Amino acid sequence: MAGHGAGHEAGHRAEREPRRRVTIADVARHAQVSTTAVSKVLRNAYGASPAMRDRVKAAIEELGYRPHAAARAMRGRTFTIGVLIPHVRNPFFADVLDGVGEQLGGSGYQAILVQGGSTDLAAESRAIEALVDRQVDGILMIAPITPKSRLEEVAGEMPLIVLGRHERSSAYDAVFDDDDAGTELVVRHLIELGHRRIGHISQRNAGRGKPVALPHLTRAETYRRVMTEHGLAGEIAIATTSWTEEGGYDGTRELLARSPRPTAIFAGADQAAFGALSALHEAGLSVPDDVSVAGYDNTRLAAMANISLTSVDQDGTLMGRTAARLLLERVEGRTAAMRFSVTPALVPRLSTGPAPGSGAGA
Amino acid sequence: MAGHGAGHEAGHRAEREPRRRVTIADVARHAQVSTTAVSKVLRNAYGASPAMRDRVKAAIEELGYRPHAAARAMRGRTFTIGVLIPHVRNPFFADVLDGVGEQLGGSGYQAILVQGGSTDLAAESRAIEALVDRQVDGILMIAPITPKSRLEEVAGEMPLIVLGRHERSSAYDAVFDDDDAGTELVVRHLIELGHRRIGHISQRNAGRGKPVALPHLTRAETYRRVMTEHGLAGEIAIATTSWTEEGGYDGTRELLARSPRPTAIFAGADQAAFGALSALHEAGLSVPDDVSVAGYDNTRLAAMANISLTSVDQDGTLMGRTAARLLLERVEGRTAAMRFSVTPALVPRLSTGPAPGSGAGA
DNA sequence: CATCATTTGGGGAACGTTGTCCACGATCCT
DNA sequence: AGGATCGTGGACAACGTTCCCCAAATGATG
Repeated sequence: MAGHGAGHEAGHRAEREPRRRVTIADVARHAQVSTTAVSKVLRNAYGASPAMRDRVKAAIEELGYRPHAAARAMRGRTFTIGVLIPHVRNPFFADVLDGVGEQLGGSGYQAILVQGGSTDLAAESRAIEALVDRQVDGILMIAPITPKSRLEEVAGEMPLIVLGRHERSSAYDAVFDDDDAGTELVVRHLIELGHRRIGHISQRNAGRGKPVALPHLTRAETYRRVMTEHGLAGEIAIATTSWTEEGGYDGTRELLARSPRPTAIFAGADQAAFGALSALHEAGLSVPDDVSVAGYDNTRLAAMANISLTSVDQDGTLMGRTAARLLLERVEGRTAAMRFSVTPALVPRLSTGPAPGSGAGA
Repeated sequence: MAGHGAGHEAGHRAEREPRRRVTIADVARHAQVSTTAVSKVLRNAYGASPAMRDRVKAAIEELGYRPHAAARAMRGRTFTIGVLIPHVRNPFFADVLDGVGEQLGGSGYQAILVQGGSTDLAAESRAIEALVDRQVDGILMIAPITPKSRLEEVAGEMPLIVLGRHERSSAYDAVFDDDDAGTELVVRHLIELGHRRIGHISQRNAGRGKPVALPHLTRAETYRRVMTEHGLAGEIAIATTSWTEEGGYDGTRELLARSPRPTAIFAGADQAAFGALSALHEAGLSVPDDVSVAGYDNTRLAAMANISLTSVDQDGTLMGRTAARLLLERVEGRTAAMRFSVTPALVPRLSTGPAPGSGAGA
């Protein structure tokens, strides 16, 4: 049956697989000019008269020519930028990608994404190599776990922007959230509501060496600092799991096992906060009456009325847009390193309230 | 300051930008063989003695050689497969990608993703072209909105798998969920709980021409059919928005405006169901006592205790794994078209319950 | 020991672009 | 009028692979 159908079609509409692509040479022949001329028109290069430009453009249009990216890669630009993303499951990254898309819109550059695998350093390395081997014009890495030395190596080969890490490097640009400020906002918010036993859910460091400067480090550190500054050093309680629903769930159960249990939980990311809400619900505790919960990232879901999660907004779209802009600048030739930091804002919602038994109230 | 630092480093560690990549020729020189020999070893091709293989492999190791994908693309394989994804925000796609990643794991193939833009046909076309122009070895399209004729054109140029569409084509393979069965499960579930006024949230068709066979069509159609079969043709109420939180929210408000209002809402996707829950909460209605809500996709969040959304599970990971396997088979030479359909299962949770005033109960 | 088959290794022409260099003719300045 | 300058277009050598050939060496067969 399949054989019959296929055979028929093969005979009928010449289904010969290798129907060659239209190349620059075809265009040149059709427009009666040299391939060089066509290339010049394509690149808007110097040395082509308006008359010739029109002729070539017409031929391109007629033949439906599209440049062959792989061939371009052998010489000049690819007009491709590579984006390394830890995992597509995190909705915050979707915001970032929206920003990247916006900025790249009319630029003629195309973004290709590869998944790095969040916590698996080997997988991330392979993903980075894949990008480098594919000769992209520049790379944007979102929260990579790769050591700084390797990042600088990559930056030596092609323009690089790192989003979400705090280290300072002269080899690449950095775009990040002021996690210190953001964390201070949430923790103070909870303290002002009268909470003293405030737990925190953090993330495990990837790899074995010195941990890289990812947001979870800053957030945990600032949490410690603010607690200490308010005389709550003794109440510090950190559950180190992962910033996923499961991680938030497990971390919350770990924190609830303490006695007395915390009256507030600051999850380092909204995704973990969702898991926390679920664990609290399961434990029969009410939010925020028994336990307050705050997240970070202000994802779309946090704003839903039935969730109404207090969170910290860090404008991922702006970060993505900026990162893309910086990368294009680098591709166009800038070499001086730049750093861009967005200022976060607290978005109080219904998941946080006065500590049980405290006088503070809305 | 930047000038000083940069200047210093430049002098110190020879920061000359174009530090050439190691090529096949370098390896050949180092191993004292021809480039042909190296290429043979790389491709496991015939015509190389074990001794030579070892020598070349050692040289590759020593020099840290990695093949240059762009150069490869000019001749043979790229060892890259392209994945078109409507938008990374939908968590169901994350499951699919997990499956793709699993299957591609040790295969030597690398997946690159491009975002199509969900609802914007022009954007999706550009994304597809980007993949074709980059000479990937095969393409996996997830729920594309592009017309079938164009898909067949692409399939003429390279192996293609389409995930999530129901049309039959001899040019490409299809992997999809049995949406008809899944929808029947939910709608019957609601009817068995005593509901009669069951609203449905569907998605707008993209583009102007004949709509393509995407899941929302089947789901809406089956919803209609099952309602009619149970004598509820008069109760059919469809809000056509989009399968996002916002879409679910708007659609629910639209459905609630009817009088009498529905006692159950079947959202065509979990994301829309989340929006529905939010809208109901805002309207002061309780779930499931006043209104039951069911989704589709069984995303991670649906299982969280505080959400507990009844949904239809359609093993996205299996779909992704299968799609990747089929694509590799095609890349390796298979030409006969295949179709693979996964059977969905109902996952009842707390968001659905007996219709108010009905005798049915748990 | 001559002949033929098989194994082993390499030469070199693609693949589709880019960009440097050169030639030609027209225009401009003294 | 003679030289310099400029604007226009093309020839051609890369870029890093693959793979079709062919040559030489080796082994098998009569």
